[in-house]
Amino acid sequence: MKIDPDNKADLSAQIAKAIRDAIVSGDMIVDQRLPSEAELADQFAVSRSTVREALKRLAAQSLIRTQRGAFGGAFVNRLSYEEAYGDQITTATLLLSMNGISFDVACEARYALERACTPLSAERRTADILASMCAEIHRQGQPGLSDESFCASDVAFHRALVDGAGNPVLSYQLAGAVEAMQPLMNMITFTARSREAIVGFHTRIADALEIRAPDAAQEALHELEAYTLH
Amino acid sequence: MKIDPDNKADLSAQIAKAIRDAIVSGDMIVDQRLPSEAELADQFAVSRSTVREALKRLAAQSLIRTQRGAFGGAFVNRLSYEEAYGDQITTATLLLSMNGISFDVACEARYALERACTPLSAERRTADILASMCAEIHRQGQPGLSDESFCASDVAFHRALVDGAGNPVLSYQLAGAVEAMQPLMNMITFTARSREAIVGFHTRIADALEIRAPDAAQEALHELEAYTLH
DNA sequence: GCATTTAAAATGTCAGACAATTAAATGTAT
DNA sequence: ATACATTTAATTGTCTGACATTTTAAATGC
Repeated sequence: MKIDPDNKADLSAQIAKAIRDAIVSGDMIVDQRLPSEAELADQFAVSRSTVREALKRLAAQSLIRTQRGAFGGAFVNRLSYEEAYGDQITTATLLLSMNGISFDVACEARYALERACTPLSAERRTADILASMCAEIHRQGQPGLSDESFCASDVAFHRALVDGAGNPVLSYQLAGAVEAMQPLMNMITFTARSREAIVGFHTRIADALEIRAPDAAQEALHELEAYTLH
Repeated sequence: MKIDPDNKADLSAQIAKAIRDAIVSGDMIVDQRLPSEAELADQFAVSRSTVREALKRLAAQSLIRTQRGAFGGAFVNRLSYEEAYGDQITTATLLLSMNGISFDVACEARYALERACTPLSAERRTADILASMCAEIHRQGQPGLSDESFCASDVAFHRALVDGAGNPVLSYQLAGAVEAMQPLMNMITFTARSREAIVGFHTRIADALEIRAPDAAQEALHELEAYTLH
């Protein structure tokens, strides 16, 4: 791993890139220990501070973890779905809010992605998933529930629908779309739309999943989308 | 913005979190200048090195950018789709490779997501998109094309299909799924499957999009999936 | 043989210095 | 007065050295 002396970018960014490339390319494998900060400083011929800044960049992307003490150090991190979810949601949230994405565009994307999951979910949903969905529907029907709580429950319902497909890659991809949209949904949907109507659609979706009827689920989801968008 | 003195986590991580929260919540807006490193060090009562490590974490997530010189400093960055794509692809690639995701699971997710885009794409595809797809189909038919190039062209074809939906949120979400799968696809699909057959499916999809026939496009995509998976 | 202590290695934090960069302020000549 | 050059101040980038804290392995003592 070397850095380009002509490159005008920050040394810490260059060093981070060199190590990141080694990880992504597979040159460094999961749980492998990186050289100590002092050794890296020697190898790259920079100070320890610069190496540390590079390592913090990698830690921010969950590419490495660090452990203090003797026989500690920085290790290549196994990127888990749980860690990746968080970043995914943060990024998607900021993309939506910073780029002035309209409610319609965001909503269309979200329902398109959910439609992709529904047939799989109808086929594979476990009893657990179904129970989660019913619990959320029940919560949504309770009087006195705050708008925020209703919306959180809505998100939980849709995440259960997605998780029902039993495909972790899909769940990961959808996490960003569904969660990031919560603020937008908060603002618009639950002031102008009837909770009763929404709960009705949710019930139809859950019922369809219970009897493993993909077409009925798809149709109910489609009507919910139409209701939400108009 | 304050940090918890009882928290045992790294100070730089706590400070990064405090600033990140301020950005995500909207307390700090795009292009707003953060206090200088020296001022932040004062505010949080830590050294400048610690502040710098925190800022590098944020820079690694593209949440801030820094500018040297007088009137420089750190500024809240407008997260663009282009920047977010890169991270999304890196993360998705590592998730697949580090968690032993099988070809079947990855492929299922990818085609499910693409199916979500196809009807929209059939409705809205521009002439440009159609031209891109045809260009890729033509390239894929050329004899002597390397496996890598064929696969790259395959990715380009599918990205055009997704971009045809004209929804940037969908394009962003799909970027990770489609690009990250390229290595897996490389390994399996193009050694065991016939290019001719794949080009045939691509042609059917493009033809369906040309006449804006969502059902025909969907069916061709579905058959391509079945062919790829078996 | 077991518990305790010690030593060593590594990251975390701090303080201070200097280099490099950049834009504004100032000065100077036409 | 304008155009151009110079200076200045603010800020990030980098380096050095020190000390604190944490953790494990090894040494020591009983």
